[in-house]
Amino acid sequence: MPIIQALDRALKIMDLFDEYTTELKITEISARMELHKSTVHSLLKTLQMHGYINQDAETGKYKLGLKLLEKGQLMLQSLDIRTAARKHLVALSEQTGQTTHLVILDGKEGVYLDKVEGEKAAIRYSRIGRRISLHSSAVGKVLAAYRAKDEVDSLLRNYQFSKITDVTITSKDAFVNELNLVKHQGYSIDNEENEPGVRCAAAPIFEHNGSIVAAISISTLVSTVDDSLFKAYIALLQKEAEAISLTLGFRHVL
Amino acid sequence: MPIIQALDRALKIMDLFDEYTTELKITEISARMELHKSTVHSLLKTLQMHGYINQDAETGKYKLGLKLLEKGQLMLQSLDIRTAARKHLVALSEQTGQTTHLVILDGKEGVYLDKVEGEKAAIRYSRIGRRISLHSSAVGKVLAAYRAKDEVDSLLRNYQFSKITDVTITSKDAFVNELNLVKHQGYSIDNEENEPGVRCAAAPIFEHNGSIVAAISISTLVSTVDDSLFKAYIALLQKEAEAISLTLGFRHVL
DNA sequence: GAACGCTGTTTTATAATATAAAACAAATTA
DNA sequence: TAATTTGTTTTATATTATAAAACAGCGTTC
Repeated sequence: MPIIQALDRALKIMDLFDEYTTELKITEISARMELHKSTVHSLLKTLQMHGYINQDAETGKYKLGLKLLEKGQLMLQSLDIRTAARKHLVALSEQTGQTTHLVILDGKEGVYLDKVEGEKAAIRYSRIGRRISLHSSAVGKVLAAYRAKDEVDSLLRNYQFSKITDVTITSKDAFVNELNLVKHQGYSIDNEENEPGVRCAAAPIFEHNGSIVAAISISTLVSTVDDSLFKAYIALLQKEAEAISLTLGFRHVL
Repeated sequence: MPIIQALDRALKIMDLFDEYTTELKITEISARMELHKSTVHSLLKTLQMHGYINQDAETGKYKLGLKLLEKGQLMLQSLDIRTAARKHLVALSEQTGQTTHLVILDGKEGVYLDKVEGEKAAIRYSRIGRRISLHSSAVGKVLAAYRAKDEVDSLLRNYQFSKITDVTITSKDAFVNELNLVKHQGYSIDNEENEPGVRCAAAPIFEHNGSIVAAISISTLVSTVDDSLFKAYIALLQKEAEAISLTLGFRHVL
């Protein structure tokens, strides 16, 4: 695959910014990229011209620009699944007071496409655009479980089962067993496996051809939602997931 | 300002996608960019490698990628004003049932940073990341009105007063008069000037040093909100705007 | 207040890359 | 079935990106 070096470098510069690093100066970027500061300057000025990067007038430091917001939202709106799922996430959140999410698979991770915050459960981890590991989350388990066998094998090749909380699944065998359970019962759960104090359930969304396209979840605080209430929420979740699948043209109800 | 041509071209390719054009094939991009298809191929593959562009496995067409969503949300979360304003927009929307927005100035346009949809007023135009003209919108008028004199002059130099609805302001003099009125009364209104059937009011948000940093607005449907209710909403709007300014360290209440 | 250090920006020679022409394989269309 | 179009790959070379050097400005230290 051909790589355009200058473009590759510019995109890597943009990767230097994260939630803890919101601004950088040229010399810092130059050091991290191991590029001459005049090279970095040229790349930054081109990104700035297009609005992907901004330079603070007072400090001279660079930050991510509004064009990313524009393009990101444009990208989001082009996703039918997000439009189709939105009102169901809102309904489920209002019915239960909990926080609901829509997630898709990208590579070997999930990505949050939507989040509706419930007044009863402020969930900190999830955020639109953020990535979520497959093995530690309900949405991740669902997204993996319903993949074709060869796709699951490919996902698990060299997969890193990092320990996130004390109860995170950390072995491949345990994860495969969990996926079989998910497939059997039609939904998944992560019980504080990704975030202490948070229990989530997720259900699959299928498209017209029967393949999984996304997962929706409901997230609750362990301290406020007991087992029987949680089970009732799962039923509601599955109902909304099915409704979304039907609007996408899915016709097989298992 | 030095421009890196390959980067410039790649970013222009990304600009080819909009709300009506969500996917393109290489030959289409090649034609629009007037570049050889093997040049376009190299640029696309580099963008794809970083996740900014995706190629549909079935059709071979290219689309905007999830990296834009990730970076866009990262950018949004780095904005203090968005964090500071959020709960006030939610409160105002819940109190009134209407749709509320947060907008900042970028160049000669506003950009929506937040939107809270009210159950009583589904507003179609606004969307996070979208741009809004200054002369036709309440938020735009406020963002312009509170700028320093020289900044207003610069904004208006070569400004295009396009007619958007039958009642849009289309002359510079009328707009300047409007900005003076806004400054005088402390809020602005667009009465179907940007979107037929929609009336909005906006109020300024100031930061600690007294300069304007953003505007918040409340949008209503003309058919459901009469004049006296609208006036009551303006008072609530100004109250929330002032509260946000105070949290940002602003100390002068006019 | 002067000197020093660091920063961001500009200029330009040239090493290195991006570009497009040609070719190829695959898919689509007539 | 043949022709056309598409996406991908290879590679010669025209063109650009790169970094060294220099400059201006700002902040810090003495």
